[in-house]
Amino acid sequence: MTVLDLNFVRTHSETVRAGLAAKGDTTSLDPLLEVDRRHREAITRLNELRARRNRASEAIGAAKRAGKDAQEAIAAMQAVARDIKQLEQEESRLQQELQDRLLATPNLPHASVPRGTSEADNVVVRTWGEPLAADFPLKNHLELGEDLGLFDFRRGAKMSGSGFPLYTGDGARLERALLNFMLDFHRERYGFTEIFPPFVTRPEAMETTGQLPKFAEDMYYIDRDQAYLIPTAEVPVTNIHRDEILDESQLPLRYVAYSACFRREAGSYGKETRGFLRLHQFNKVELVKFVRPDTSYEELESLTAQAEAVLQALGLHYRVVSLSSGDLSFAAAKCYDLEVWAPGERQWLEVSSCSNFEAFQARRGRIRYRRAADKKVDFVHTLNGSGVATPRLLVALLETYQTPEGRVRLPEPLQAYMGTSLLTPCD
RNA sequence: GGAGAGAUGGCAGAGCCUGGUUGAAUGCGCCGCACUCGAAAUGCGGUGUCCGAUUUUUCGGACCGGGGGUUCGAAUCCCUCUCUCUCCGCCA
Repeated sequence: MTVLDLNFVRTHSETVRAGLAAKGDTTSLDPLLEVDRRHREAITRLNELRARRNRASEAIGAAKRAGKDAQEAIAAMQAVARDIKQLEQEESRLQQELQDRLLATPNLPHASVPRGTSEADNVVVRTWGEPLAADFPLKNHLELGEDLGLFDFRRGAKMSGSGFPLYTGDGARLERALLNFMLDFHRERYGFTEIFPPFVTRPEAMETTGQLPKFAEDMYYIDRDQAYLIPTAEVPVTNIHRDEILDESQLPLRYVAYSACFRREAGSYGKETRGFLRLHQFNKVELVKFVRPDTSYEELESLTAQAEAVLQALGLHYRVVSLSSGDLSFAAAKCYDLEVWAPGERQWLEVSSCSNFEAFQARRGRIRYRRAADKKVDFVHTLNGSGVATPRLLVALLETYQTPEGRVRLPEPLQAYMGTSLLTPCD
């Protein structure tokens, strides 16, 4: 029901105010508190009336069973029933307004998140590997893809519009190899349970993870079925346990899922629109965890390390960035971005975001667990991170492993999946 | 796409026709206690979630798939949505 814990918001309103401010939100709190106050007032009055009605109805029932006439009592209660109906309408209106405001309120940043207002305040926490030092002119992924016949943006756009990539030949195989490699990697090495989710979900599922109500315009929507194309596997996988009470012994649950991801990327034209850097459809392997609240920050560190391990296994130079409070996404309490170095593009490319949502998503989706110690029910914490997204990974891979002859040498883990160690022009 | 049946607590399963201590029988499961060297079996007791008020305690309210309606009163009657199952059709 609630997004932030309403009780917490009431009793620690100044803490919440400061947290929202750190995320750049200074206007949500006061109206929220006011609606909450009025809503509680209405509930109290309503409960009093209902209690009266319940007692009277019980008496009427008893009288009727005893064969007595109850007309007088019934007539008296008609007025009360009218009042209740009216008050119920007011209560549900306030409840709706409260709900709307809560759903539109972002999560609060964790204490360890660097304070700031934008991307510029993000902090690089570590860097792995070295940038490629080549003694020959480096090509970018578009030139390499063209030479090796890996993809065909022109024909992809012909049938589907720009931003819908068409992979061809070794490009198609390499894409599939990367996905298979990453799925196997997380399953075998870290014991993630593999999931193959639906790529279409209902609005409620989008509400759980926080895409709705605020980001409807970023998604593809099928009007006829009132369904959304998923922007990430996070949505269906997190919703696996929506409206469930898990047992503590089941936690942590760790899932790895492949999905295609669909994003409108409205308003981002003119920026990073070349090639694979920003797409309407791309492939991603996603990691999702459901954990005990007291372990979620350890799990965030391990989640990040697990995503990094993919890049390490592929021998790619990357860095880990801790997002500042101002750059944090709507639902996240803390987030690390993984950025891989693309030597041909000469820039860092974001291939993963590893986030702890704490109880934010769990509240929205009522994902709970029963504690072993006291048998009480509490919200789980959810986390997810890309493990990782392929288009930019492919860019970094091609550009990093290019040879002076314009071919691409494959890192060891991919060779078994591709059945070769070298990509060469097809003709 | 067409026709029909159904959705009840952790699970199974009554109640719905004939609205009135039914938050809900019964069984299983689970927890505690007794018995036992221990276990099983047996006996006794307990065992939902959410919200509000008060807060060491307690009181009140809501919830029988979701939403709405009828009524003094709905798990029970009416409408609607979603989902599940069966049959027919279609189909990778």
